[in-house]
Order: sequence, then C-alpha cells, then structure tokens
Amino acid sequence: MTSTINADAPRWLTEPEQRAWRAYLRGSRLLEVSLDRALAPHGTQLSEYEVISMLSEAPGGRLRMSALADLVVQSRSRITHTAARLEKRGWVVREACLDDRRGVELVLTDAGRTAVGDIAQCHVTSVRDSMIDLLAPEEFLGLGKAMQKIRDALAEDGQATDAHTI
Amino acid sequence: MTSTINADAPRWLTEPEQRAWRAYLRGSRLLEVSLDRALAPHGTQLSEYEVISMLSEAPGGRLRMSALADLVVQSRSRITHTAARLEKRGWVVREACLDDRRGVELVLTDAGRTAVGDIAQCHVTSVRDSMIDLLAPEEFLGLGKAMQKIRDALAEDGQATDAHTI
DNA sequence: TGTTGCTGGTTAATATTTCAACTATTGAGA
DNA sequence: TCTCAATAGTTGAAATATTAACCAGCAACA
Repeated sequence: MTSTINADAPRWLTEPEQRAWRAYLRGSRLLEVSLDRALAPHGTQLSEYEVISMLSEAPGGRLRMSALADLVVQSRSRITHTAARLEKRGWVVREACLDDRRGVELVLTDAGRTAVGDIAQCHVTSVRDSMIDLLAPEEFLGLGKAMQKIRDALAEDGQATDAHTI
Repeated sequence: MTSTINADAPRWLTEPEQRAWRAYLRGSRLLEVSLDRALAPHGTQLSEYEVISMLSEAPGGRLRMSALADLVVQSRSRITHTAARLEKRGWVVREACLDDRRGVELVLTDAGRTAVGDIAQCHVTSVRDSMIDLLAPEEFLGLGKAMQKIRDALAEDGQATDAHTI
C-alpha cells in the first residue's frame, strides 16, 4: 500500500547527523558574523574584502568581472554593485577588455593595494581567533578537505549564480 | 630595529592553512546558495525555514523572540522582520508573554506546521545532496565536531547580535 | 515610592542583495 | 554575409538586512 504513496521517501537525518548539521549551520553563521565584525572598523565587509584580496593576488592586480564573480561566489549583478562600492572608495577602477569588448576588468589601484595590506593583518588574526586556533591542526585541515569536496561538487553546475541559465 | 615596529606581527596562514580556509569560504557560500535554491520553489529562504523548524521542535510550537534570535543567529531586528514575513504568510502568530510583559512569543500555526512538514522533506534531501552524501560518514561527523567547537567558542560572547552591548 | 540602568522588542532610515529586464558583443552555423 | 543563440555586464526596482534610535517593562536599590 505505502509503495504507491511514498515513491521516494526521504532519508531523514540520524541523531548524530542532525547534531553535526546543526553545528555546521550555527557555527558557520556565527563565524561569518565574527569575521565581518572584525572588518567593520576598516569600513569593509568580508564579501568586499574577498574581492580586493583576489585582485591583489591576480597578475597585474586585475581580473574580469565574471572570473571574480565565480571566485568569490557572488552573482553577476551583485559583483557589479560590489565593484561600484569599491570604486567609489577609490580601491579599484574598471577597465575595458581589449580582446573581448563585452568584458570589463576590475583593476586594483595603489590605494586599493595599500588597503588590502592594512586589512589583511586584521583579517588573518580574526580568522585564527574565530576558527583556526579553536581547532586541532589536523582537525582544521580535515575540515578544509571536506569543504573542498563540497566546493568541487557544487561549483560545477552552480556557476549560474544569476538567473541566467534555465 | 624591527622590534619597535611590529609589536604584534600576525601569524600569516601556511600554504595548507590557506587552502583549507579558502575551501571553507567558497564551499560554505556555494552550500548556502544550493540550499536556498532548493527551498525557493516553496517560497521560503533557509533563514526563514530555520525559524519555523525551531518552532516546530519547541514545546507548544512556541518560542520567545530573543530565544529564537539566538538559536538561528539572527539579530533582534532581523528576527522581527523575518517573523513579520512568516506572519503575513500565515505560518506563525505573535502572542504576548504572560510572565514578562515586554516579551513576545512566536507561535507556529497549523498551517505553519503543515508547511514545515512539506518543506522538511525537500530540505533534508538537499542537505544530503549538497553536503552529507558528498562526504565519507566520519568526515561529515568530524566536520560537525569541529564546527561545534567553533559554535561554542563564538556563541559565548557573540550573543549581542544587535548593537545592544557596547 | 522614585530613580536608574538593563532587557525585549519594534521602528524608520539606510545599505545591501536579489530579481527581472535590457544592451552590446561574440560565436556558431545556414 | 546573415541570423540566432549564448555570454558579459549593467541597470532600476523590489526584497531583505543592518543601523541607530526608540518605548515599555523589569529589577535593583536608595
């Protein structure tokens, strides 16, 4: 009888799974809050800092908007707005792409590079205080390895962060 | 000479630490997107679902706003807005606290309980697909244990999600 | 009792994010 | 060459989140 009803019964979480999932959910939220709060005195958010940080590591301090969007997991629209804020702050400038005239590159300014340098110090300290130093070294690396798997699995398709696809 | 300058040199991340941290950052963002997307067809966000889910487990399907805020890691202000949306949807109602007349309890309605039941199925499936089933069982439980430590450490002080304290 | 400071929650204004068009360009193929 | 679908990025409006007041009730205490 039941077979006609629940053709696809969900596998509910076991007690330990439930605990682990809840711990992740709360922990990740608290961590985000904590890191954001540490950056606040610098007038930045984590999501903004991620952008200039990626730029600072890229050759020439420049990256295309779409590459940036994928790197920091922001929608195309969001990265446009984020870039606008950073530009207003004088940390980046937009430049047209030479090869692809649809494209736009975001370029870190000198002021932007200085800002990254200043903020990085505060940021790395907060990452240690709020996460790394709370864990045993292998524990943290194991967490990283697990998240790497998740990242790889979800990055494949999830590219379409905007409503573009579908 | 240098000693006068960097009184407190930051411990930069090692290569493996950097990789792990980046994996966490990207992975957690992608996961959030993925889970949210799974709930979208039900007209809900993860942050809203968390609220009604907590209510459904609480005795009497009711919790005080402040307790709820701490549970789901939302600021006082944010939980007020979230509750307003859920109320408009008919899933919860506000009720005055009997003992403490400042207080407000959020109560799950019958419709709300039905909604939780419907959505839970879709949610647990997406949690498995986007996270649990991507990892070895011990890997996931290990991740949970690590996040539990982070949660415990950050929950202590971080209570003040609003600008109330300090 | 009156005062003071704290907690619980809301509100209005602002900032950020998402959503749904929209333009311009590229690239593949007829 | 022309057409058409797909990609890159932007824009404006709507939804959501944060910030900084704010009010009411509690609690301690003179």
